[in-house]
Amino acid sequence: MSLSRQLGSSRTRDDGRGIPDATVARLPIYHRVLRGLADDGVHTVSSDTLAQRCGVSSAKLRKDLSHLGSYGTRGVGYEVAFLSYHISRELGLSQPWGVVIVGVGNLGHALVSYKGFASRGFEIVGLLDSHPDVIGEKVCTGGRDLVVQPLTELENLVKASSASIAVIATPASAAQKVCDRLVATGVRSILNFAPSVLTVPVGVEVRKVDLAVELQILAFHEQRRVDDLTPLAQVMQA
Amino acid sequence: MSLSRQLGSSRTRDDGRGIPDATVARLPIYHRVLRGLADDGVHTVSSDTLAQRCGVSSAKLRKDLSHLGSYGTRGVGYEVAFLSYHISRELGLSQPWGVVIVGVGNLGHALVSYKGFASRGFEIVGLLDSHPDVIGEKVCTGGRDLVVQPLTELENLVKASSASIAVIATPASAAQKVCDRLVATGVRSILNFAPSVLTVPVGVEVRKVDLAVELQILAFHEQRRVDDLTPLAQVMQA
DNA sequence: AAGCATTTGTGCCTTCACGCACAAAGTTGA
DNA sequence: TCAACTTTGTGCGTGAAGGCACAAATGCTT
Repeated sequence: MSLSRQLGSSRTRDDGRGIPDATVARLPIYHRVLRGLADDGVHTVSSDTLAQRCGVSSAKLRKDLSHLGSYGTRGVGYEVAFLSYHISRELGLSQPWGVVIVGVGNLGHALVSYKGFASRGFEIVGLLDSHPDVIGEKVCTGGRDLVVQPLTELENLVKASSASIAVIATPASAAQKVCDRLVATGVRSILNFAPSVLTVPVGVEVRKVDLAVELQILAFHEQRRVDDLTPLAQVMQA
Repeated sequence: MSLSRQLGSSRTRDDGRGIPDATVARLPIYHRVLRGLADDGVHTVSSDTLAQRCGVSSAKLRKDLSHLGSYGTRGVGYEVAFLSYHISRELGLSQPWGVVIVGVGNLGHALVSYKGFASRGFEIVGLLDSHPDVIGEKVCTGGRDLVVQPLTELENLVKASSASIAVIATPASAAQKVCDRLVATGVRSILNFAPSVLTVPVGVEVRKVDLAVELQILAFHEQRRVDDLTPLAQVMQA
């Protein structure tokens, strides 16, 4: 995860790299809130106010931002537009990214119609599925319309569109096979919605979103609460 | 996050509590893989094999499992059915949990049709939406059919169904208001799909799933790769 | 019965993440 | 010009998380 740390050229800060993963995971939140503030006409914001709106502590926010550089003014705060620009730049949002979605079932359809993609520089450039009923379907994706291609076109589509990010929204049984083909075609960033553990070579990054896992974590804490409120074990032990 | 750690009664291990959050987040994965092994007729599995299938190191797996108790046999491994049962018990999967989904748009529909819920003890007991076109729609959810109720029925539905977990799949603009009403009605476990930061009182747990955030994290690493491969800065500096 | 092979459970160490608290820096007002 | 106030940036201590490596425990073989 933390390779390639040499290169002694002095960049903005931190050599432009070495940003902790935990910080990177929060930057999109900061960016979204900042855009909201900009839309409301806010020009300047303090770390305290911004942190509150982002649901983090102000110290954490300041330390996160300090990894990007010194973009604040002491005694004043941060200029919203300025900071927003630098975060989007650091996140790579200043350039467009092509996204291919594999699996256009219920979830795939929901992803296509999600409006948060285009506004952040992500463009869906291809849809793939193996089911005959879905292949050929025309899907409206904000920008232009797209036609669902057969799964056999995976390699051609990825290369032709030079997509760099792939979303897997297939059943679990097909996920690993699709993943292998994506990796073989050169995709190195994958977002996996299928409930299955994907194995990939080093250098390929997989992030997973698992609905059942999230619910089970909630259930664990919920049960813990119930157990704490009814300590019957102690009573029955006596 | 780590409150209520007193109570000195000796339980299975660790007082039955005090399981690290990082471990809890991995337990559902172990559980799912174990179920797959059981379906394949496997009786016994070593930490090494199981860890590989779960995508973690064997040391981490063993330490995770040691928080639940000593359920393995040295020299042999873990009995699949036995371990699977104890994990599901710890996660609270041995009892059914009622789930209410607020917002039955594209994403909400996808969630309803997701099959991973029922098989893990989660039962969708209510659907709510504010849009007239969706209210009254009959949706098939594996078990029985459900009719989308108007959002005004939120409090009645939650109380009548005694749902303990709520899923927010509304637009961001409605999320906080819905969240407040859920909390006021007694819901303390919320899974939020809306791209907005929810504010809740202590004692309520919110987990969030944010598609745009995940893509932006991928984009960050993708950009980092590109920058590393084309160190033009150094060349142009000379 | 005894030794060998295998695998778990865990102690120790390193790294990462977080929060506190404060010095440095900048603004405002007199 | 100077002092009081505000806010950033960060050094430091604490705790969580992960990995290594090994002793303890079990099954198997001779």
